[in-house]
Amino acid sequence: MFSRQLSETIKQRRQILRIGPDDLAEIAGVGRRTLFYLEKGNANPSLETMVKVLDALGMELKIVLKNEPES
Amino acid sequence: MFSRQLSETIKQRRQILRIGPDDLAEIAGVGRRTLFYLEKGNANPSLETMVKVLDALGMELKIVLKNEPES
DNA sequence: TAACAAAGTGCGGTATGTTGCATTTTACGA
DNA sequence: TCGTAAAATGCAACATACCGCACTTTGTTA
Repeated sequence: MFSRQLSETIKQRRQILRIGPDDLAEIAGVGRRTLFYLEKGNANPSLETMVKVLDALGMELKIVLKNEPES
Repeated sequence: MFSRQLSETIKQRRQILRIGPDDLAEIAGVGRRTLFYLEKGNANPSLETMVKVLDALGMELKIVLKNEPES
């Protein structure tokens, strides 16, 4: 489940940057409720919401072929 | 805009695999209407829809740090 | 223990993503 | 040109993501 990976990544990255959930929500321009929903896992956010939050964390999405080590 | 990149990637990959839009929609398990909406660009799909379509094309999403060459 | 701040949740309203169906447009061979 | 199939779009209904607000829970300090 990608939403699980998304959840973990956001939480970890946010903690590394020492940003509280409320602050991240404000920086990203999404509601507090939405961010908690995201970090909870098993969420189904819109692309726009994902991009906003990841961007605020200095991250982004990439589309890759499966089975590509890529690093 | 990531939705533009998503749109282009889906269209190109679908044509490489010689799959019609209707067939791809059925394979991915999303509505025909939704797939057209996706390929049109400027769409804001849910994560679930994105994953379904990309998976049907043998592709997947990755979260990466910005400014990371990554290849 | 008390008091305060931060973190997390429930709820209801609003906005919009998803869908099937019908219709229109495009593409292509007879 | 005509006829057929595929591709694309408009529409209305339904499902659900998003949001603010209020409330509860957790953590920390005095």
